[in-house]
Amino acid sequence: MARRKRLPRKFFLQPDVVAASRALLGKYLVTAIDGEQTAGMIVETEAYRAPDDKACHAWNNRRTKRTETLFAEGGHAYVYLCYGIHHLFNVVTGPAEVAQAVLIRAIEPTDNLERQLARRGRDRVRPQLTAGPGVMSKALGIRTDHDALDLRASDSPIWLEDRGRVVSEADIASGPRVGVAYAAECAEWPWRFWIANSPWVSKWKK
DNA sequence: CACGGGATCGTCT
DNA sequence: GACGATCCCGTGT
Repeated sequence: MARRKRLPRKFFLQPDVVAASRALLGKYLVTAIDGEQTAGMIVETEAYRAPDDKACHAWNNRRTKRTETLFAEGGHAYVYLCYGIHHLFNVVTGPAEVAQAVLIRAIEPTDNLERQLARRGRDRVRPQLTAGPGVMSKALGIRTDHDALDLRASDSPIWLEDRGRVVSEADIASGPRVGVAYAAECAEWPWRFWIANSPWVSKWKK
């Protein structure tokens, strides 16, 4: 059994959200929600940051009730509702007052597959179980009421672990982020990262 | 397998 | 009142 260690505070405080997005690949996202512990290894991420990134909700350092969480200290969860249906989970990184976060887009499910299947209403473990930010959150039980949660707190129902999986730079592929065509020149920035050759990465049409 | 459209609601204008 | 950092299902091939 690989050693399990929660990510240290300094991990979340690293100033470069792009580096953090790469570093989160291979880490484990664990939830203890509704009396069930579930988890998976992160295989796909995207970086968002203010003030220069137009695809970021806090672009130009815009502060609203919703974006306030993005200005929290690294280590908090930013969860918001997308298309009125999907709960998208992000890890806020960097120092307080600097709005940036990593969207977790897909995991390779590892712990308690039965519960993850039940939450998704499926009966077979396939990539579409957790490939995509909305379905991943659903499989892990993450909801918008977990927004602003401190992932570093010992009693947090959501946390991140290092289980010893090593992801080398050569194992990381990158490309434009999904669904941000409206963000002008920022749409082309290669801020989506995934573990090359992983079947658990989301597939989306160009 | 590709495509098209509907679902559904918080947020900001 | 418009629009998403999406997903699923139906249709046609």
